[in-house]
Amino acid sequence: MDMQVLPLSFYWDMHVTDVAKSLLGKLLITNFHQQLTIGRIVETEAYNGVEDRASHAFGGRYTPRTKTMYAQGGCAYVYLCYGIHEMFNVVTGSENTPHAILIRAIEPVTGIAIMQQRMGKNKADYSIGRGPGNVTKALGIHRQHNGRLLTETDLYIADDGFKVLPTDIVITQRIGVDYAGEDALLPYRFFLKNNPYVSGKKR
DNA sequence: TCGGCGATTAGCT
DNA sequence: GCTAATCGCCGAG
Repeated sequence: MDMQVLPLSFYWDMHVTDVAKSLLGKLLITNFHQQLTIGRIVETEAYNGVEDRASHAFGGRYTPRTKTMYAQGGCAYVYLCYGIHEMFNVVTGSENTPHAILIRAIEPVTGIAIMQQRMGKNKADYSIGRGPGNVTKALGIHRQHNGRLLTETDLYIADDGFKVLPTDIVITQRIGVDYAGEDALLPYRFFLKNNPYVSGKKR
């Protein structure tokens, strides 16, 4: 399998919504403590900078948490949600443009036994990698990885040549952002049609 | 300093 | 469909 690590320019050259779409089918790879786990990205959500009411950086909000969103595209933004779940995001754009993409679901590809163990499950099922909290749990991603560039050897995104046709992609509004008013209706969620690991509503 | 709440999940009704 | 779990963030005072 010929794998190409995505170059940083991948995160710089497109609008955040196009990067979110382009990330579908790519591989999210972690190799912490010689534990190689790979998941194919099957669901993403774009958060469009200071103008997006659903974004943590809306209105230019700059805090210890959101600081990472203002870093250069191609680094990880990991934060704690509801005091329980770690959320993994990919920062995009140039420095000082707080765009980010939430990885909402992966399809396990490699290291499934390890993911299963991290999830505390006896057998593999579709809940491994389904939902943003489960993505980080399965891949062992933690807040300690916040701000890391996604070109490191133990946390990166790669292309293995997997083809995604435009007709394979479903576009909907985002999940769990009702507080964002009209912006909650924006078509910023992308997922692979009929993929069983996709979370939430399927349309 | 304090209190409400969140880009969620699992388990129960 | 409803709710507890659990804690850091952040705006109000």
